[in-house]
Order: sequence, then structure tokens, then C-alpha cells
Amino acid sequence: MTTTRTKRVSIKDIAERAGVSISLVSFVLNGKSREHRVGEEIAERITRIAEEMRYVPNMVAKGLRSGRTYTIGFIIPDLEAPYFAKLSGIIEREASVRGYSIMMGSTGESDTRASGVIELLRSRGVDGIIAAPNHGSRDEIERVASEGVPIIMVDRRYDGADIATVTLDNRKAAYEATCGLIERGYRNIKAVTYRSGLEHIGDRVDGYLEAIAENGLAPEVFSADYYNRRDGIGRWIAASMSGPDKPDALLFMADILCVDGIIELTGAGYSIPGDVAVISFDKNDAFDLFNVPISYIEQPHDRFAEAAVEMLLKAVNEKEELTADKSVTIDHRIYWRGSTPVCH
Amino acid sequence: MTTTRTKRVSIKDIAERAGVSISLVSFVLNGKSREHRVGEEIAERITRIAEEMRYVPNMVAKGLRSGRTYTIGFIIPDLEAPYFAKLSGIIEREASVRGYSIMMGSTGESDTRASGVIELLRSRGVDGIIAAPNHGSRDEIERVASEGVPIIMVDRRYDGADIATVTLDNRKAAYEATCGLIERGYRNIKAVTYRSGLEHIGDRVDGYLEAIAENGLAPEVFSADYYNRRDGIGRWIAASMSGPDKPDALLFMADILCVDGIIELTGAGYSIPGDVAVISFDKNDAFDLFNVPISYIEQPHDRFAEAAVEMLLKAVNEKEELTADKSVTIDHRIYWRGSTPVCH
DNA sequence: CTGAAAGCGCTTACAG
DNA sequence: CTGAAAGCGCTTACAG
Repeated sequence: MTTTRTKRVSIKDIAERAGVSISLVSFVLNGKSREHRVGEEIAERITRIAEEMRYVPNMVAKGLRSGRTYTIGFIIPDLEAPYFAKLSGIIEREASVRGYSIMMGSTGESDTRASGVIELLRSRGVDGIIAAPNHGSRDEIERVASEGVPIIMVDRRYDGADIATVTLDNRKAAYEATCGLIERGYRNIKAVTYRSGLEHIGDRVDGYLEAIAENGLAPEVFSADYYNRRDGIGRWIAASMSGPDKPDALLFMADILCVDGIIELTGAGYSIPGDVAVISFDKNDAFDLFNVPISYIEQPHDRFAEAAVEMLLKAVNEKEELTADKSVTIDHRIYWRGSTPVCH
Repeated sequence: MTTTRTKRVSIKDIAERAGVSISLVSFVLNGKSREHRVGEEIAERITRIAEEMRYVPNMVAKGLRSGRTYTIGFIIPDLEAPYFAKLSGIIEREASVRGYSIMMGSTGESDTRASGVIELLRSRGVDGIIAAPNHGSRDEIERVASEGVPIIMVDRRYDGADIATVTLDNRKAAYEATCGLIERGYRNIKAVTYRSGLEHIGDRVDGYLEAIAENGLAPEVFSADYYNRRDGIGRWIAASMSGPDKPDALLFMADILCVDGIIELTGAGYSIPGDVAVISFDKNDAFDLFNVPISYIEQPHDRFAEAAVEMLLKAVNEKEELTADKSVTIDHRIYWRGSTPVCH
């Protein structure tokens, strides 16, 4: 394997071998034979030679010339979070089916890294962007949109921004989950969330508060620090579960919070649902593995991914603007399982 | 937001505004002022104007001209598998720190899709490839390598292929895990794997068989069909656990197999470790959540990712070949926890 | 039906 | 110290 980097074959090479001009090769290889009325035998010869030479088009050159890279940028907080890993996987598949590839950039919820990712995607000339950006990236995301790069937000949204989104009706989902707990007989329902300023998380809290208020109950929301979740949740659980105002049910606003919560609860000797019922946003494989199946509010990844890719590519191809009025809401579904039995 | 797609600013725009040639702009913006002895005031002016105009270099043009795209291709079986999600996340971060972006393609363990991904990455002109390819993609991977595209395999390897790898010593890890079980008093240890032809999985089975043979015990390996894991494992567990040759410990060759196994075991009413001890390859969040912590053999994702990115970029920059002798072995670590107590 | 030529944005010898 | 020009591989009017 002492092969030196062999030059890739170009349309020029094919043209030479076929004894025609590069224009003809380009026409044929792009399926424009008919349009340009290229001679049939010539077209066949070109196709055959291209195959023989294992021609792979240089998308970089194509991209420079045509301004289209057939690449979609995807901005996520964290590829390691199961929720986003799943979403990324499906988006990648949906895109690849349509001939697009994905360039991924994760922000780690850091605004600085988000800036870097955005600039990187712009420099790479992606045709469009699907983003689940930080709260603090609003200005930059809006600037990208105003510069005419098609962009669509997924999972997250900015209050009042004129950008199309694909989201759950988070307020309603949390409202329904809370009402469901109340119907099942729970009366002291507390919510666990994390500080972030993220609108969609705020929507969930709003839905919870609304349901609690409507039913004349007392709300309590614990906000963990994102980077010290486990500790914060652990301390809060210790205090809360042993205090006079012990909750009978917990609503977690994200699966990662719930996983931490379950570990802390069981670690402190509390049983689910014996001591406290548990329901969480997002689906997480661990919810099936726990000794009682954890109830959850599902965000259908596949529908998010499909909608986002489809809408984005439509905008790219038809030069539409992805304004807020194009936004789509995906239906959630609540799975009531062993962690939230009916009580009396 | 009725902005039409505004043209991006190019070095030509900057040159015009600065009243100089594009060469100068190129020199300055690429930090070659000194090298080309560009006038100091001019250099400053160019830098300032570039910032004012929010210049973002067109990497597509750069890529066409220089043949370098500052993009790494990453081929994985499945982004949704926690193990690869984690690995991808770290690789992306490592690459981005070094100014590279990642173009990801998942194969779903399908050779056809793998072909598509490889061609896509080649057409995009990635500077190098990190791959955890299918068993069946060997020829294509070797061809890519022989064409001079730097490529390194991670997690997986091909028997006797002259391609650098970053892997665990899988045989040794399985050997040690099996010996550990034997030391803890287990005598009827069975292994659960899946059919794939993948060398690294085969290595694990070899290590298991070696340890069993050395200790004069009887081996049994169950091979599930990858796409019907849960069912297959469930049926095998039902038969195996109720038969005369009931295992006292199970070694799972991958976390996904173990998760399925645990669900099937508990579903069938067996307790861990009461009825059977369990240890698995890979770390999985669910292993912490189960009512007894599951023992596992850790593959350190971060060290895999760092080694792969570093070696690949070194090869890219120094035009080295990534031959098999450059391969690196990452140390595993076994966590013995509640699912494998000492028994007598 | 086919080819020569311009140009996408950039880098880099080559002149001066 | 600075600029004009070629060329990366491709597409696409424009001629013929």
C-alpha cells in the first residue's frame, strides 16, 4: 500500500478519453442529455467511461460554481444527550435519503461555541441549517436568517422571533401530564427543571403551573443548575422528601433530569412509586430498565426530523423564507406506566 | 425579515474597499503578512475592514483551490447507539478544537448504505476519514486507503488489513472479565453476542473461550440476530434459564445486548444477581439505573476519540500513511459492581 | 448536436 | 512591498 495520493478523475479526464468536450460530459452526467439533445451513442459512451473510471463528482467544485453544497448544517447542544443523538440519527438518515449530508456542530450550551459553530457552517456554505440553539444565540441565529440562509429551529424556539420552528406544544403537554397526575389522585405535585432561559422549558413550567392553579393546588418548581444537576437534585430531594411538605409526585422537565432524580431517590432509599410517583419529558431507554417502567411524555423524534428536513429542503429548493408562520407543532403522547399508578 | 439572500463578502470586496489587490488581502488574512512583507498599515487596514464587513472565508473556494476542506469524514454504524453517540460527540469536539468539522454518515450496518456514505465523503473531499465500518465494507475501505485518503479505523478492525486502528485489546478484556467471574465463584458462564462477522466482537468471544478452556469449564455462546436481538435473546434466555444447564453468569458482548437481556430476564421473573450474574461490554447509562448496578467493561470513549483525531490529523498534515503498524491499543477498565457479587 | 470561454472565491508562483 | 494572472473542477450561457 505504497500508493501515492492518486489524482481523482475529473470530467476533463473523461472528456479526453471520450474525445469530446467537458461541456458534453457535464451535460450527460447531470442528466441533461435530452435537454441539450446530446447524441445518444455519445451519451452512452460518456456514461460508460465515467463508470469505468469510477468517476466521483467533485462536490467542492460543484458547490463553488453553483452555490449549492448539498449539505445541511445541524446545530445541537450536545450529541451525547440521548434525545439529541436520536434526533441527529434520524435527521442524518432523512437527509441522506434526499442526497444531502449533515455537518454537525455541538454547542455544549455555550454561546461562544455556538458562535464558532455558526461561523463554521457559514464558511462551509451549507444550503440550510436546522438548529436547536442556546438561549443566548438568538441574535446570531436571527442574523443568519436575515442573511437569507434558510434556517429552521427544532425542539426549541425564541419568543417572538420570525423563524419557523418544529416543536411540541410544550405548554399543553406539561398541562396534560399534570392534569393526568391530578386525575390519578396526586395532590402534591412538584416540578423539576433546570435554569437555562430556554423558552420550551419555560413553556413546560407554564403548563404545569396552569394545571396546578386551575385545580387549586400549591405549585413548587425546583430549578437545578445544568452543570451540577445530580448534586442539586440530590440535595433538593433529600430536603423535600424528608420535609413536612413531601411531594407525592414529581414531574421532570427533561429525561436527563429524571435519570438523575431516580438515581438520587433510590440512593436515598425512596421507592418509586411507593414514596413518590414520577413522570418525565422525553423517552429514555433507561425508563424501561428501571424496576418499574417510568411514565413519560414522548416527543416523536422521527416526526421532528422528517418535518424539519422536509421543510428546510423545500425552502432551499423553492427559495421560500422560513418565517414563523410556517411553524409546525408535533403531537406529543403521554405514556402512563408503572411509575404513576392511580392512588387514592 | 424580507431580506433577499445577501451576497457574502469576498476578499474581492475587501480589496476594493481597501484599495488594494486581492492577493494582499489573501496574504494578510492568512497570516502571511510577514512572509510577504506586507506594509504594516495596509495589513492593519485590511484586517479592520475584514472585521467590519464580517468577512467569513469561503471554505468551499479554499477547498477547491488548496485541496483541503478542513473536514473529517466519520463513518459509524448507528448514531442512535449510545456508544457511538458518545464517541461521535467527543470526536466532534476534538475536531472542532483543531478547526475541523465533522461530516457524519451512518451505515445502519448495511453495506449498501456504507458504499453511499463512502462515496459521499469522497465527493465532499474530506481531508481524512475516521471509520467504524461494517464487516462487509472491507474492500471499499481498503480502496479508499489505497487511493491515498488518510483513514483510520476506530473500535473495529479488519483482520490483516494494512490500516491503522484505535481499538481495545478486546480479546484480553473478555478474557479478564471471564477470569474475574470465575474468581468470583461462577462456574457456568455463558456469553451472548450477535452475528456480524465483526472482528472485534470475534476477539471478545475468543477471549471468553480461552478463559473458559483454561479453567476446564464448558463454553456456550449464543449469537443473536442483530435485527431481532430482543426476541432472540428472550427465547434463548427462556430456554437456557429453565433448562438443566442453567447459567450462573452471563457475559454480554455489547451494551445493547445486555439491555435487551436484562429486560428479558426481569420480564421472565429472574432476578439479577439472584438467579444469574451479569457483566457487559461498554458503559451504558441504564446500567446505573437498574436496581442493582450492572458490572461492565469500559471502553474509554474520550481516549478513543482523542487518539483517532490526533493520529488522523497528523497523517493529514504530514502526509504520513496510516498503516497498520501505527495502530494504537486503548486500555480497558472493568467495573465490578452489584450484578456480579462474589459467590461460593 | 457540440465546443470554447467565462466565472464561482480563493491561493500562489511570477513579475516588477 | 504590491499586483496581474493562472488555475482548482465544475456549470452554463453563448456561438456555431
